Amino acid sequence: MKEQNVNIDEYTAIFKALAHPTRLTIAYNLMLQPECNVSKMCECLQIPQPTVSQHLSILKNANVISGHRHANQICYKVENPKVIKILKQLEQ
Amino acid sequence: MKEQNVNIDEYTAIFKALAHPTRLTIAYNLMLQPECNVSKMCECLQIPQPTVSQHLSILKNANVISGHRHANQICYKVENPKVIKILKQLEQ
DNA sequence: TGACAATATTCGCATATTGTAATATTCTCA
DNA sequence: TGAGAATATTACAATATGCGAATATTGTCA
Repeated sequence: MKEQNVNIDEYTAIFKALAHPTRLTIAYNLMLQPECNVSKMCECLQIPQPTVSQHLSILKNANVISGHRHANQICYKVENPKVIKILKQLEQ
Repeated sequence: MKEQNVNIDEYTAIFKALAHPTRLTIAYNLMLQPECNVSKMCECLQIPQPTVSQHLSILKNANVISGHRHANQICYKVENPKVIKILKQLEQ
């Protein structure tokens, strides 16, 4: 009950980032779709842009998502294979 | 980016419960082992009993673990299939 | 360059979480 | 029944988190 080979801190950070309804919604949908920019997320989620940006920042710092600039907008996607494995288990 | 069929709130509660190193350690090990009582957890984790009990309470309320009394001790285990699916993805 | 669109950051406040210490509860068994 | 082992609960201070409002930054294009 103590010595396991998984990186507990790494996964704790991932779960912490996913432990919010808005962030889980964003991450889950980014896993399903190819990618999405910020203003589209704000529109779909009906949440103010600074709030979405804050959540994206938390997700990014936890290495859950990554952002790539296309022209003057930034598209986010889920690239971390560990995160993808987890999100794919969500069901029903 | 909004209408998915997964129960976001249910999974948010699960991730919130797992978003702490002690709780993730407990849950992960309970998934690997058949079950474990509280004092054994305290001993292995080197964490005071009331603190462990509080974490167990949080895990139980989030439906991550369940406890069954054997004589005068309580054995906890992971029974929720959704949680098992998630924990099985942890690697390395 | 300057205006505008897209995104990020900062601040302040309300609320939630964590850990420690003290105490309570529950069960077993002599 | 009463002592003791096992576990749970409560209270409180310290810290972290979430959100709205205001503002800053970055890139595009006329």
